[in-house]
This record gives sequence, structure tokens and C-alpha cells, in this order.
Amino acid sequence: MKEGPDIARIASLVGDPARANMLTALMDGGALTASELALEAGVGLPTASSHLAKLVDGGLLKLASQGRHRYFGLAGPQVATMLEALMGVAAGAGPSRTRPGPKDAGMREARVCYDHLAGAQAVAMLDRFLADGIVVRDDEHIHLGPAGPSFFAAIGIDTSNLGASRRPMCRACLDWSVRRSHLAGSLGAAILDKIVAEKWARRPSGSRTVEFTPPGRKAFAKTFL
Amino acid sequence: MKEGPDIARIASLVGDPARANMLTALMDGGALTASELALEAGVGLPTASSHLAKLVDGGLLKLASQGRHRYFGLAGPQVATMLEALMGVAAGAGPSRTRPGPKDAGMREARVCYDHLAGAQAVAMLDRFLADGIVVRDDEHIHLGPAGPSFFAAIGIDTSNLGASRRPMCRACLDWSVRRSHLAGSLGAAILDKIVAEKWARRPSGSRTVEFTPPGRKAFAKTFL
DNA sequence: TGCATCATTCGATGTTAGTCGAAGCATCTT
DNA sequence: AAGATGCTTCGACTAACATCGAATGATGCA
Repeated sequence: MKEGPDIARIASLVGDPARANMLTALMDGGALTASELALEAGVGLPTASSHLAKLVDGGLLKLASQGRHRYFGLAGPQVATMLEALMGVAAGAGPSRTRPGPKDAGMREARVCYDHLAGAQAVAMLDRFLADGIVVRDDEHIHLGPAGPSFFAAIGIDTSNLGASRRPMCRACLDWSVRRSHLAGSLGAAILDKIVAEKWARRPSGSRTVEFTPPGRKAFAKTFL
Repeated sequence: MKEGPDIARIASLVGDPARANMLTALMDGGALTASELALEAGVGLPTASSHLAKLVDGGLLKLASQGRHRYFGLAGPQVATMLEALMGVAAGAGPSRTRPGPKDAGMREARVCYDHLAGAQAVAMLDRFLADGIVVRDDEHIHLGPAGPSFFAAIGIDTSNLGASRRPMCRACLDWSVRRSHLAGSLGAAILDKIVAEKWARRPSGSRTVEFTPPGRKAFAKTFL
């Protein structure tokens, strides 16, 4: 009767509210200490420690000990993708979706997903990339298209460098708010880096939203849309 | 502190082993009755009923009452996508990544997925069907192709009969071990029936593996590959 | 070396939720 | 109408686990 990977084991890890809060707090790709995560989850320090041990043991979190601080972060991009997929179902199937506040609207528009851009802007960007042959989609995988290298070279992103790492350059990541895919992988990360480096947008601390400045939004649209 | 969709709510739904088994059993997009799902999950009927009520209430399953039967199926493709993402993390981050035993190897090669063949052999079979125009794929749906009726008639499967049922004849089912699609639906079931009827393979009780006999494997390859 | 900070472990408590037997509904068949 | 089948509800039991207070361990600083 048991077939395939043990899905219940890791789903139950995410199933606890305290742990779920910790995981969502880490979805921006950063790493936090146990105390910070305890505050984030709204539980005491011993409780948080117990939860974190389980998450690390379960392979969802990776632990980086630095001196007396112990930083916890998501184990990898796959975990972030899984959490986004969960959010997509939760948003659609939620019982009574509390009306989206202004902050929530910003989240739908542009936010950080692990280390790349997500939200309506990110989905529109991938659409344009596909339309212009900058990337091509092969079933589930995404590859650099014929127009890709020159396009990215023109804006200062060296694609030949990105392929060197063992990490895939392009990946499709399902957007929970738009319910369509956006671009993840090292290329997606490089694009977010550029947006921040050019000061087109800023990332308020304590939130995943990405707030474009008025001129920054124009520049982003001109370059990527 | 609470932000975004209630991810823990639905993760905890998947977090119970019995419910997880039910959901994976429904990943081919088909619909099963409460009794069948109880058997699938390895729990009693009252327990299964309780679980199913929670899954429907949580928006993961949709219920189709037909007479005294009540068919449960996944609420939508997003749910399947989410489960797939969970499997991806579970397969990669699972601590019990024990070396695949002989039984597991058999599972990857050929197994039963509800009522049709799955595994490497099934994926190869669908590839051949697509290559020869026996079936054609239209985005997500699969239809009988121009060469289909005569092909199946030659081996004793009457395709005009299969369309009569309310159940779709062809359906794509994602294979968790190969990560590509194989053929489900009543046609897939008919093929598995033929394999068993011809005694090309046997199905050990208590397992989903399909064990081909040496001559049976040859006959299967000659006919379907 | 001593003190302060950060984090984990231990023990105890309370709540939640999965489980099944028996009974109750609803539907189809004869 | 009577029986059979499929499923749900009720009630009680059990087990797992989240939670916190207090104590212990680990690290860095003065």
C-alpha cells in the first residue's frame, strides 16, 4: 500500500502552525536564529528549539553554526517551491479568505520567493521571455533560448557564468497568487540581484514584498516586459 | 505575524498517513469510492469517512454523488501539482533514503497505479503510442489517434466500447519514479487486463509490483513497444 | 576565570486527533 | 415491502505531541 516517497512525513512537518510560520518567515532565502524564529512563530524558546530540530532532521532546514549563533535557513530551492505550491492550494481552497489588505496586494504584485522575484510582475516577465525566445519551455523544464545570451549580456548578466554551478540556471516555480509559473533558478536570482542593485526596488525588512520606486517600475518594465 | 494563506491548515491535512495515501491514490485524476479509499489507506471505513469529510471540507477533494456511490477525486490540478512538489522534497530530503531494495526496483520497472500499468515500462509504452499516432496528446489530455482503433482491434481491445462509460478512456498520469507521464483511463486499464489475461505477468498479492515472466516480457515488448 | 547570552534537554501537563465498534441513514435491488 | 449495500454518525479509548518552567550545556567577552 505504501508507494512512492513518504509525503505524509514532511507534510506533517509543515502542518504545525508554529513550524509553518517559521518556514514562511524563511522564504525570502535568509537565515534566522532560533530566538528570532521563536518570536516569529509566537512560541517559547524551548518549543521553537524542538520544532527546529525536527525541521532539520526532516531535511527541510539546513543549519549553519556560526559561533554561538545558529542560523537556520531553508534547505534548498525545492523547499521554497513546495511551500509556494502549498500556498497556491491554500489560497484557492481556503475556507474564508480574509479580504486582501493593502500589504497583501503588494505581495501579489511583487515579492521575493527564496532568492528570485515572484508575483504578477514575475509572471509577466516570464511570459515575455517565452514570447521572444529568450527562454524556451520544454514540458516542465526551462532552457535558455536562442535570443537569451545576447539579451542578458546586454543588461550585464553573464549567462555562461551561471551554468557553472551545479544549481539549475532556469526552473519553473508556481506562483501562488497568480497560479502560473515564474522564473526561478540562478538566472531568476541574478535578475532579482540586478533589480536591487539598480535600486529599482527596495525590500522592507520583515516582509517579502518588493516595493518598486516609480522610476524603478518604469525601468523594470522597459527592460524586462 | 500571520501572513499569506493558511499553509499549515492544508499541510496538516496531507500530514496524516492515511490521508496521504488516499491523495496519492487519487493522483491519476480518477475518482474512487470511500470503501476503495479505506482499503487503499489501510484504515477502517468509519475512519476513512472521517478523513474524507475533512479533505472535502478543506478543499482538497471534490465529491460527486452518483446514486448510492460517492466518488471522491482531487479538487483540481493544483492539488496534484502540490502533491508532486511534496514528493519531490520527500524524495530528495528523505532521511530514509535507504538503497532501493529488489522490490523497489521492481516497483520502478512496472507496477499497478489504481487499475493501469505504471513505471518505466508504462512510460515507454506511451512514448511508442505517441510516436506511432496510436494516441495523440493535446496539451494535458490524451485522445485516440488515427492509428489507434485498428491497432487495438488487432490485439482484441474494442475501443468503441470503452468510450461508453462515463470514465475517460485516456488520461495522462504522472509517474513518480520516472517523472514522466504514462497512460491511465479505461484504455490503460484494458491494457493491464490484457497483460494479466495473457499471463504475461502476475501481480503478487500485497504489493503493487507487476512481475513479468521472461516470455511475457518479450510478448509485451513485441506488442506494445 | 567568571559572567552573560544563546540554545538545548528534561520532566510534566494538557489538548488534540486518529482509531474502531455499533448503530443509524440513504439508496438500490428483488 | 423486505433485504442488501454503501456510507456516515456517535461514543469511548488511546496515543501522540505541542507547550512551558527549570535546569544544563555551549560559546564569547571582559
